[in-house]
Order: sequence, then structure tokens, then C-alpha cells
Amino acid sequence: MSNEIKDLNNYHYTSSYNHYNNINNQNMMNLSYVSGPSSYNANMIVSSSQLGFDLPSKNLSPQGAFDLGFELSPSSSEFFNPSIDQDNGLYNAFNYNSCHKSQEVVGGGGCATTIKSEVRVSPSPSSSEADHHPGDDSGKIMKKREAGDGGEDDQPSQKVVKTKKKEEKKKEPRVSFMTKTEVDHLEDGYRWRKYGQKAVKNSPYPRSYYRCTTQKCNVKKRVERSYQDPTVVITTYESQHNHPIPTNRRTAMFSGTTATDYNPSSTPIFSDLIINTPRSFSNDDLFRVPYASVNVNPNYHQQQQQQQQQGFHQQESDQFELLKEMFPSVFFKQEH
DNA sequence: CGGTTTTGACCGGCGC
DNA sequence: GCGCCGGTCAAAACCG
Repeated sequence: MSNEIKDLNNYHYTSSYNHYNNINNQNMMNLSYVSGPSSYNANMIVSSSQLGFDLPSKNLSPQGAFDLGFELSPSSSEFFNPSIDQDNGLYNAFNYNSCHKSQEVVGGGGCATTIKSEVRVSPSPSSSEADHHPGDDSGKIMKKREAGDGGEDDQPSQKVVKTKKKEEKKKEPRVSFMTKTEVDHLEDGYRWRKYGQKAVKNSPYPRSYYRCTTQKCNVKKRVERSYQDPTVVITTYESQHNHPIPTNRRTAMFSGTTATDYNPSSTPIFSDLIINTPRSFSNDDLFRVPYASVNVNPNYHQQQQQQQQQGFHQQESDQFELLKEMFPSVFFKQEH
């Protein structure tokens, strides 16, 4: 959308992923994923700023950035200025930087990854949203089926339905992560069924479409690898789960959405992980990161103060709650 | 055998 | 109107 966006970081997503363009201005923090027998570490970078849709410039300002100060590895060349897009519900939350810390946690598993992730919550139905996904409306299915059912009904009412569905669809919050990892499909604790794969224009890497397998849960996610940086996986979540994380998932990770959701016996590995993972942020932390790393960013407290002074704290906390709901497994529960 | 993945086809939106 | 593109469907294949 804006030129600024395109200029940043050379992440030139041609279509709906312009918002991924910036992996510059982000914070990082550590995440350690364990999937089955294998484990891996990853760095997430959450960057909402300059996400390709009409972000008010004010939100792109350094002040707007909520630099969470999560684990900024000196070795990392990626330092970000995360910011939040209030209007679009865009989140620039955290960056995970990886290796060393995660290694400690996982136990020498090798520093797999640096995750850059953008967290974006976009409830806004704004038409100017760069991240509009043309074919991405569930209403389509209905349309198709309706047509197939010989439903040659009155066009007007159908149109109304279409519009309605479209609007509903657009309101669905989305969260995007850029994750530097070798694993294509990041485990997030939920069960997903792949329902499609498409080649991405200008990219050698396909995009995969997943749907939550839980009944009546219409959460979807798209996963694709950045062609600019093949080590970066872009995951976009759409909608929110209306159920806790399945506890019997053998590859489940992290915790559930509530304390009671978490069943240590069924996810021992994660239990260990969580326990062992250093967490230094307080409940007041804007972005309480799952279990990610410690604050090693020397500017962390200063940044926190700045955030508070700028009155971002509450608003972001609210949005964070939404984000947490959408992606609970990533956000280590702070409730205890 | 049930659940998941693969993959070609289909559909709608959009730009030209 | 046409072609391109993103998203989804659904049958077949695969897997535990």
C-alpha cells in the first residue's frame, strides 16, 4: 500500500502480504517449539507496522512501537520497532530471537531458528486493507452450494446474503506471524486439517491452507514460506478458536487457554519447557509472551516507560487479550 | 477404518 | 469479456 512498506526489508509480497514487508522494525523473543520427538527453537518477530494497509503514520512512529524488549539477541541482525495499529487492530508485538536461550530450554537442540513474527489483528473491515484476500470468504462456499442446489432464487436476497457474509468475514480478526524456522507448519497446540495448497505467485514456495478440525470452530490459517527469505515462514490465523486447546494432542505444545486447560500429563515435554523457560516479564507487560525468553534488551524498561507515558498500555493490553485468545498456545498463560 | 493430506478443478473478485 | 489469481472443494491417496 504505502511506499514505505514496500521499501522496507525487501519483503515484496505481491498480493495480500504486503504487510509482511517489514521485518525490520521488530522485536524478538524466544520460542521453543517441540513437536513430537523433535524440538526446535524459533524466533518470532511480530511486526505490525507498515503492514501493507493503511496504517496511520502515527502508529508507525517509534513511540507507537511497543518495543517489548523481549530477548534481543546481540547476535541478531534483526531489531524491530514493533508498533501497533490501533485502527486496523494490527499488532506489532514481539520478536523472538532465538538460538541461545531456546537452546538452553530445549537442551541443546540446536538453534534452529529465528522467528520473525508479525502479529496482526485486523478486525477492521476497511476496504483499503492491503491484506484483503479476494477469494477468502467463506460465503463463497455457500454461494456455490446455493447455486448448485438449484437455488435460482431471487437475486436480490442472495446479494444481501453475500454482502452480509462478506462483511462478517471481513470482521474476522487475523493474526500474522513471520516465523524464522525450518519447520513449515508450526505447532500451536490446535489440530489442523489441511484443505488446500496453492502456488504463490512469484514464489517457489506454496501456500498451505489449514482449518481447525474442531467442530464448529471455523478458525483457519495459511502458511507459506517467504520467497525472499526461505527461512521465514508466514503464518496467518483467521478468526478465533471457540474451544480450548486439545489436551490430548500428542504434539500439543505450550499451555491451554486457561490453567485448567493445561494437562501436564498429556504434554510433558511442554510442561518441562514451560517450567524451564525463563520468564522475566511481569503481568503488566504489554506483551506477555508465552514463555519466551528473557529481557535482555537493555532498553526494555525504558521502552516500557515510554509506552506507558504514551498511553498505549491499556489499548494494547486489550488487543493483546484478543491476540491471546486467538493464539493462546503461543502466549504462555500468566494466570499463575 | 477414520482422519489427514494431496491435488486438480472450480469459483468469485479484480484488473485490463 | 477475458485472463489471472487467491481461496476452497472434494475425490483419491495416504497413514497410523
